[in-house]
Amino acid sequence: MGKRSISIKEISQLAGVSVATVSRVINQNGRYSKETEERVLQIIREYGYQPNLVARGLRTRRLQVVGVIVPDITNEFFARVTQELQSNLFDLGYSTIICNTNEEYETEKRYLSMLQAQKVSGVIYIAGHFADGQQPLQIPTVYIDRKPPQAGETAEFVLIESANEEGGHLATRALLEAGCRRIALVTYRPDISSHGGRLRGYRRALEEAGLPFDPALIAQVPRVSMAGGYEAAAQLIREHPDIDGFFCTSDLLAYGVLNRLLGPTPGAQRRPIGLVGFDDLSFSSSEAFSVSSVRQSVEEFGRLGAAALVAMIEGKPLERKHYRLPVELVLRHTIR
Amino acid sequence: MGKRSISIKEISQLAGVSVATVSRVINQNGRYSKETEERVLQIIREYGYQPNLVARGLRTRRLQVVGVIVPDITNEFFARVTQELQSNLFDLGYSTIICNTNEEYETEKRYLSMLQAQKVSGVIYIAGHFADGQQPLQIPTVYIDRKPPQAGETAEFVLIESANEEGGHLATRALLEAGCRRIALVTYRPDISSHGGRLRGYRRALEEAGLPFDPALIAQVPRVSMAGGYEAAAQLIREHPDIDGFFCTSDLLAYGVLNRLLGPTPGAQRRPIGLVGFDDLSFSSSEAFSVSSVRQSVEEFGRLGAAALVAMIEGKPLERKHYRLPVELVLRHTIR
DNA sequence: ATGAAAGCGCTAACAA
DNA sequence: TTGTTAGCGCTTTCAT
Repeated sequence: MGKRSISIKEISQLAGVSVATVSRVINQNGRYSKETEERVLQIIREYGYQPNLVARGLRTRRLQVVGVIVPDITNEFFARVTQELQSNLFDLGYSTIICNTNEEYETEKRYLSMLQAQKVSGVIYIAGHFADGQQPLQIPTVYIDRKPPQAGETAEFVLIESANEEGGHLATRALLEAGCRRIALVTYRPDISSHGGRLRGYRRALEEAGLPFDPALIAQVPRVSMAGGYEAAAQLIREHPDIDGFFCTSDLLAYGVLNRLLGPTPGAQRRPIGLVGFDDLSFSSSEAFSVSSVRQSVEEFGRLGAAALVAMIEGKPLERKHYRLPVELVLRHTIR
Repeated sequence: MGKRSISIKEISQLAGVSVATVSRVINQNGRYSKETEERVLQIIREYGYQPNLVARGLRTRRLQVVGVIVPDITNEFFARVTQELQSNLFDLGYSTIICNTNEEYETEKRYLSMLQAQKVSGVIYIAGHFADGQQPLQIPTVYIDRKPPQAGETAEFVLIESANEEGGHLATRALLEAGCRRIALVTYRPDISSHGGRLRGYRRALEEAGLPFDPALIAQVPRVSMAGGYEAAAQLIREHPDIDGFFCTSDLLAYGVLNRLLGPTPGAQRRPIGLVGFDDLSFSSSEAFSVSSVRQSVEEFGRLGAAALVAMIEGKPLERKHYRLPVELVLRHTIR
């Protein structure tokens, strides 16, 4: 026990060949005979040899590790994307350092610098913030969900996002078809591409229905959370009692709005109100919430993101540099 | 741009000292004059030097990286523990490779072997599975939430868990005090220490109340999820219509049970039923769910876990090897 | 098909 | 206080 694992040098001695040859068979570089290959492989199995990834990383100047920057791992949507990415990357031979920024730009910067020192091979941004003046990374990068403003200056990158505008359009149309006429929008930051896209879809649906776009009905929460949705709904209802529908650019916000709707209604009588969210989190299909929602393809985010990053790292040609994945409206208890 | 970052050697040339001196300054090893220190530091700042962690790791045989094994990052409880750990570890100078095992033992083994090859300095198990025959790790290890059966054979380890039995006791007593007499238990695997402890607390509370412990009222779900809780509740109610309370060893299960209770009740009339969960996830305080729950101290898990692991890694004395953290019952809408 | 040797960037003896 | 030097384990020319 306890003995640190065997090295390539010891294997070479055991097999009576040079370290170079051992390295070649490990990396399947050809240039060795069938017999030596078997002899070496046999010893590797016997001693349970594991290549030292750190040494390899020092030599090749890149670790088989990638960083994933995520704003809030306790948000089920991000957790699911992260999980898919990590599992796909692992299957492709890479391990993943997950960095939870808590939506704080300072933290993001610190993690980025750590990842650089760690010589990771690439990074994936899930819904990054990209504050101004950010130094574009010099390593392969995949952006998921949010488009970076400065993208284009960066060396090489891929963007994967959902058809957000279409999603916002679908959601708003569902509310309109359910009879809503004064539809509020609860969102995070419309300057962020994903939320902005959903806002555009909302606006387009209203226009197509011949309804006015009223900026007073847009609430912007400081943070994507149930509490944020709750507060936004409370204020909107107070100031605009004629509101008869809510489109939320995240299910978490929709849950908060619903909690407000389910809460006490002092004074005026409760009228039916429509509600549609985004992301189709697992609670949306629960009896307790049962909210209609626009589903994004988390599995595709993970699969494509991992594949694209590894392709860039390994210098293989990219199929595409920009993916816009279809979304799907899941109808549940829209009016409540 | 694009130029790979400067090395210790180039700094030494710029500063007119040897690489050893630069290394000493970087690692604050003393043994250098105030002037050289300033000169070196100045150049480091000027060129934005970052030490190559891979090279350092090769030399010191340990990377400043730790692995965290977690069964399901989309479970909010685990996500929160993971987040706390990662943030504390980062502040202590370590980065974190999060490994999501999906509760699969095979996956856990593959990750473990990767972490070993990666030369991580330590690992933290959040709710690990520890199948039989598992090779005890030869690096510092912290177990959180679940006690490994073979612990003790391992080199050095720390266990951090909640006062699970007390939690189960508190929860069950709350149901008893609310008037429940036929209380079912919905749990995951009682052979896992955390769930087993909660079961013991449940049993003890029943005995203290002079009520029989009926194994037929124990449902074991194959996976911690809302769906699992839903199914368990459906079956329990079908087979034991006299059940008037549920204690669930996880809030996710409690949400599932509640969804069943909120669903259609064919035939018999709905009677009031008690419900208490565990973990106090964020949805428990929502209007839609409002479930009473036993809160564990996620922040303490993160703080103590990170501190203990780093202490072991750096060879510092440990305060304790076993923490049993207090829990707190949060009363909400217990009867529904 | 195989080997010798250089070197990735850093730390830590050992010397001075 | 400072420098010289020998590796850490691996990959990769360049010979043979």
